[in-house]
Amino acid sequence: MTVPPGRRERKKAATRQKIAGTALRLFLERGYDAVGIREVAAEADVAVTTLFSHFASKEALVFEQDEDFEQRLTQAVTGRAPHEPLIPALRREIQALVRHCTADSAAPIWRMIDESPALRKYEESMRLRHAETLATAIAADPELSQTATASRTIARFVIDAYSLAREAADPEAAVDEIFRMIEAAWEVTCPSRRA
Amino acid sequence: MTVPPGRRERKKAATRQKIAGTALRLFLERGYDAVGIREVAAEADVAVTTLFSHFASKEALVFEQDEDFEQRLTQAVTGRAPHEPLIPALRREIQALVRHCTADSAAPIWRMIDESPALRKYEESMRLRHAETLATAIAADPELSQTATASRTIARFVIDAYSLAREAADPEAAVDEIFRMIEAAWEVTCPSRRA
DNA sequence: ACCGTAGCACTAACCGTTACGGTTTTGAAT
DNA sequence: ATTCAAAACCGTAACGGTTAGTGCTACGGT
Repeated sequence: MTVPPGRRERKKAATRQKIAGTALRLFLERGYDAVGIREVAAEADVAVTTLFSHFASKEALVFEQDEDFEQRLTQAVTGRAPHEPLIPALRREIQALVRHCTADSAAPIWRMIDESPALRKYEESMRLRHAETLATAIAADPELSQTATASRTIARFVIDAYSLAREAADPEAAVDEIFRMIEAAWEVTCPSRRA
Repeated sequence: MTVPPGRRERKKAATRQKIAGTALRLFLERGYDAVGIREVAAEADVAVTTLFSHFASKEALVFEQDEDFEQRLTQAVTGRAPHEPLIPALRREIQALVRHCTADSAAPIWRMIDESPALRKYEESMRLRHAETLATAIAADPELSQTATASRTIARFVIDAYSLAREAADPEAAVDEIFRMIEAAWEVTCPSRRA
């Protein structure tokens, strides 16, 4: 499966990247709402239908790497050291993600997102999807036998932490503050005392 | 301002109700996606532009009473008995809201919402708006001097409780389970010991 | 009785998105 | 090498939500 990636897949990935790159450039230059799909397609030299075969919507052009985000989260759960407690592992990952998207280089993009209702809405439902994925990963961990509701709840809280910290004046401090609350919430649900 | 509502305002409210009622009826009869805006407008005997002067979007037709929801939440905070603790008051209100929208009579509407991605997305960003309103109410309460981050966090958690409980197998039990977690998270943030 | 405002109407467009039908490229099987 | 099916791509036309733009009418305050 991860053998030599054939020419086809490389070309496809190249097209995808070309589209996403062109779109982001145009959006940042002239504003998300001011640039139409037909224009992005023309500039990237592909047909409109091709664009939509790579991206499900206009908004998706902006959140090209959202699957990375999702994978890093589940990885933080499934790939942590044996017997390492869940919450600190998640805290570390969220801290890293928050740092990443509050970096100066990312500022213009997030400003664009915050200014467009369509993009905000898209990001919101994206987060919910991520929370659901994270909940599944938590529920699947045999070390912590949680109820379905508790798993989903903690997952939501963690995603909330990301979202709130990103908007806070001091993002890193906010992560710490919110995770103290999550830690407390988590301990209530722990049936056994595992140090 | 709340004196005799003039004829004009009554007519406006009547038009609004007629549009919303017609829309909901058509949506439930034939499916949200299968009914177009032009059709709703024709059936309600108004122009398309009139419809959009009463409702900001097609989705808003379905969530006609979302401001009630918002007000009940803030009321639960600002209108509670003096010295009554915050979290139990919110728990009661959420419990009532969940009961209300998991009632049999509301089932067809929520089934329609769950089946339509557009409506789901709309509800999600509505919830975020409600969380923000609730956060403001919590932050404004002089009895509980919280940080901005803590207020917003608790508000999100409470809205999460509503959303998760509504989808749970046993909604009422889910509210209790999640609010035990919220209570723990809340206590971490309380600077003073108030009973 | 008069005026400003607000609700409403109609047309025509804009824009994201999709259906459709056709062409080229690619990887594999003969 | 040749052949073939799948998959990527193309271009057009349409559909449906949404928004000007332009008026008209009726209400409520003066």
